[in-house]
Amino acid sequence: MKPLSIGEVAKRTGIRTSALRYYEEAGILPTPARVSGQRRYDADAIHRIDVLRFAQQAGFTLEEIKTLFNGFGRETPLSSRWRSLAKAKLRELDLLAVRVQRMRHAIELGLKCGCIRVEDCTLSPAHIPEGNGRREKAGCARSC
Amino acid sequence: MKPLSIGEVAKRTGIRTSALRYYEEAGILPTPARVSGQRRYDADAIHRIDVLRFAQQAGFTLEEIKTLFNGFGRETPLSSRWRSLAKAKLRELDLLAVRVQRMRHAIELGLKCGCIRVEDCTLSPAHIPEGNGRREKAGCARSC
DNA sequence: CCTTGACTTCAAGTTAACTTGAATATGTAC
DNA sequence: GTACATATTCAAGTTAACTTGAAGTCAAGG
Repeated sequence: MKPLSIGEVAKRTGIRTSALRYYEEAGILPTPARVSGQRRYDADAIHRIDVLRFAQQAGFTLEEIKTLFNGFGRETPLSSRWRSLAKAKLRELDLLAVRVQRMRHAIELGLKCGCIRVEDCTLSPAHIPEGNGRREKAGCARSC
Repeated sequence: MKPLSIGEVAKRTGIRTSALRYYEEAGILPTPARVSGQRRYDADAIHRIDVLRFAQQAGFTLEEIKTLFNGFGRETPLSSRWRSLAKAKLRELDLLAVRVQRMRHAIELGLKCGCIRVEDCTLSPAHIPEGNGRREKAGCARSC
């Protein structure tokens, strides 16, 4: 397979050229070969982009994917980097799932409120036990 | 109950003073009474803040909450504004739940990959059928 | 009178993951 | 050779929901 231009890669992977350049700039993808200044992507590069996309759709942040690709020192095999990140991500996903159920419950509770004015509303945060207050990043996956 | 200062409301509701001012600025909360320039919140105002917090924890965006409080024209009772938003939000939550399960599945698939280098990895986006490409805001709740 | 603490406004910064725009260069078709 | 598509870099903009910082006001305590 011939090396592809950035536009062809974009068509094939569904990732915009601006995003591809951004990943490169951010150190997530290696800088591809150049032909008179223009990027040329070979099969390996494209495969790496596919894996990136897979990981991203599975809920990993770009920072995590960068770690997956480059981190942990050069000797660690990919599969064990995967395991390390994936286990943490699974825990996060489980927390998110619980949260979603709580939210569902809260909304169904809200649907039962027949109030006319805000002042008459019987809802209050006491009814939805989310534990602590604001600003918890935990339990929250990407692309949200 | 005496009117409370913004700091006291913050303590009581767990919402920072900066956030309270922000909500007011954004037109989500009404401007409270003032005593020599300083905000004083009465019981109604505090109740409204509680409802705001409830809705927010249930996954509504501030924009939706603003609509809930002010939108729909003055005549529509709160309960029917609720229903309208809540039903849409429930659908969103269900989509999110499905997505979370797909993500779980993808990650478990990733855990099975025994690859050493990225190039050997057998994963690709084909294995995780997320439907279309990027940038779908749907199925995604707040505070993520 | 002076300090301390809580309050005020307003502008600008934060985070993630990109996108958009401007100015310029290169490749392809006719 | 002349368009026109596509490429390049770089800086700045986008979104949501706030936070942070600067500079100033105000009341109470010692």
